[in-house]
Amino acid sequence: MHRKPNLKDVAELAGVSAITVSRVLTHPDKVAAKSRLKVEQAIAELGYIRNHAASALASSRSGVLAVIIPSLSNIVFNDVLQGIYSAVKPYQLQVILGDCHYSPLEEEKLIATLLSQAPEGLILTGTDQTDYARKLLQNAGIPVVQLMELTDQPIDMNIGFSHFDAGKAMTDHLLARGYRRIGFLGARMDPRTQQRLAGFNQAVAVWNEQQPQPASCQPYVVTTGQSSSIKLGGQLLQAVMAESQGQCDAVFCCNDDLALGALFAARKMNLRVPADLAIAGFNDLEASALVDPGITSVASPRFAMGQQAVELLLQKARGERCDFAPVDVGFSIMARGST
Amino acid sequence: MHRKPNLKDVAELAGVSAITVSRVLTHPDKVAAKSRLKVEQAIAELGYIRNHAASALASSRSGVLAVIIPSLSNIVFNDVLQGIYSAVKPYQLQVILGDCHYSPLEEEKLIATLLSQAPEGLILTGTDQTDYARKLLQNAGIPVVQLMELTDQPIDMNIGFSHFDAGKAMTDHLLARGYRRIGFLGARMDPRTQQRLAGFNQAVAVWNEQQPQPASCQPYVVTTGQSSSIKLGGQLLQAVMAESQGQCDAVFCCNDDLALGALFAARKMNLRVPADLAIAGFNDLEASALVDPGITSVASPRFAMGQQAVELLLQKARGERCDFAPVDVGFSIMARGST
DNA sequence: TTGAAAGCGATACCAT
DNA sequence: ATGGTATCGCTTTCAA
Repeated sequence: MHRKPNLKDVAELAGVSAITVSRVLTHPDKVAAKSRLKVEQAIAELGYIRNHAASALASSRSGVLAVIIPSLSNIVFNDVLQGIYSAVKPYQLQVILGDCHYSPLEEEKLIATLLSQAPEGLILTGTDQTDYARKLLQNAGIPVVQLMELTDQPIDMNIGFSHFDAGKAMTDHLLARGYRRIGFLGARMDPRTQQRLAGFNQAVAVWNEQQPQPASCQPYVVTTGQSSSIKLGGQLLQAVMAESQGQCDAVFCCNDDLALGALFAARKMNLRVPADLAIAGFNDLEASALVDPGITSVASPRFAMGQQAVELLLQKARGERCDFAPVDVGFSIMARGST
Repeated sequence: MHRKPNLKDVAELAGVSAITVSRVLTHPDKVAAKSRLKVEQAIAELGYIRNHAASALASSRSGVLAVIIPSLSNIVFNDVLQGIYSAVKPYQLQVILGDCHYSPLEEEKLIATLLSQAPEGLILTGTDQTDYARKLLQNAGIPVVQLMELTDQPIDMNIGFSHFDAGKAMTDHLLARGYRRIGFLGARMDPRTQQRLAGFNQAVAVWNEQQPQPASCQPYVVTTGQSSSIKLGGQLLQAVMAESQGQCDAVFCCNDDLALGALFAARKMNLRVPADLAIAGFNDLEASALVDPGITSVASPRFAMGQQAVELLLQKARGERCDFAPVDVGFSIMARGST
């Protein structure tokens, strides 16, 4: 049994120098067709695979893109990831992925770990990094994208939309539909969920300021730190019904999982949707459009956000541009039967 | 602006040699407390981060685990991934993830790419790798796990369950419940789905052989190469109803997405479930237990499979064991209201 | 178009 | 417990 072949082995077999083999691997067009052919044959014959560590060390280009998401189990980040992977495909880039479980501290550790791979760029979710993490990133001198939400003080680049505005818009939608005893069902309560809740509160406050007394809106907020699930949606619906003594006529769920759970539970409680209870969600999952009634939800271009993050990152890494204003990708209210 | 600090810089600042710094990073207990402290201070002061490429090159340990899944969008693989990530956590390992889009050829390319990182192990989904991919893996000399399904000729290690048996078991369940005009709804038709279909066909064949004429079962198979979705489940239900001229009294969907779609569509078609139509699925997603009626499905320990894959891989990499028989993790039929 | 030599930054091995 | 030195495999730089 022989050791793994290296560049030199290939070079010897092909009768050229090591550097020529290297060139065949990276700039095939800078090598004479004849040499290239010999090299390619030698590579195939030996089953040669280039040593990435050595290559990265010598070239100080790692070919790695680091990505940190808050949760592997939340489909939302899956969509973003797919966008990232699809955008990365044409380039010679490996994605290394970290899951920080919604914890800024875990995220900080992950950043330190991932930076040791000298990634060419880093994509983060959200904007609530620790101070130390921000410092690490600034020192790292690589392009960084904060994804999903917008901030006034981005570390570097920023792509997302306003969860506050989206929460407000959905609440306005419910108010416009005539609902006046609106529950907010929140789980996990990560920063984006909190923004949605803030938007909800703001919408209700503005409404109550502008409307005469009899039209005023009564909000019921039920939140939990537990991670979101369909089942939890049903439980939160029961909680809000208890808290409102059955008066609640609409619920704005901080995501579609909860909304689906609320819908299923409402059926079991013999509540007609939307006659007795309106249900709104967030994220516009496939199921939301297909249940009966369809669940009104907030859609955002998650796949595209992932793609764009990669594109911007690479543009910056190549030095093509450096003036990157925050990108607001917007959102839209998908009004359906549930409201 | 100065270049990134390296080991030597830290060593000089701490007044020790480079190798001592290296030891602090890898075997802190093999260094005198006094030196260690100085080194740790120097590291913090410089914001030093170890260069992974150099480390990997010198030690020929990459600290990388490669994983290939057929699809990022299928929650099923998400569960597996979570298992993998959770198991990897205590070790100093980075996961690099590839998505081969259910294509053995893409998988082959990915394997070649990922092998260049000299991963310490590789986790694959399924057992239908190309010949060349198998050769690559054999030459690579690293532990490999084929996950999700079982095979007689594993490349190396194998963890999964029999999709044939599961498909057969579910069909037997439907037969036992008295359904005799059973549709099979299949999408994507990847190898595991095909196994489930084979199990279905076998169950029906055995039944028809053993039962007297009047009790015989009429199967209706409707499949498509399209990727699975909830919406498609509804379309396939319509297709099987057309094909069976409305005679179909049960459908076995190759996964729960289709089953949910079939359920939603059945409602819109005014079919009562299970009185008019029974619906069975596969994978036991959360929603399946919570819709009304609950969808009968096949559960398997996906998270645990991911975990176990990592554990076995590491055991083998450390040379602790080498006699790894295929691991059958089994499955179970979750009988619910839909059947 | 090709090659020779000099690193890249860390670790293994062998001394001390 | 600590350090000197060779080395990992590739790419950069410069020269031919």
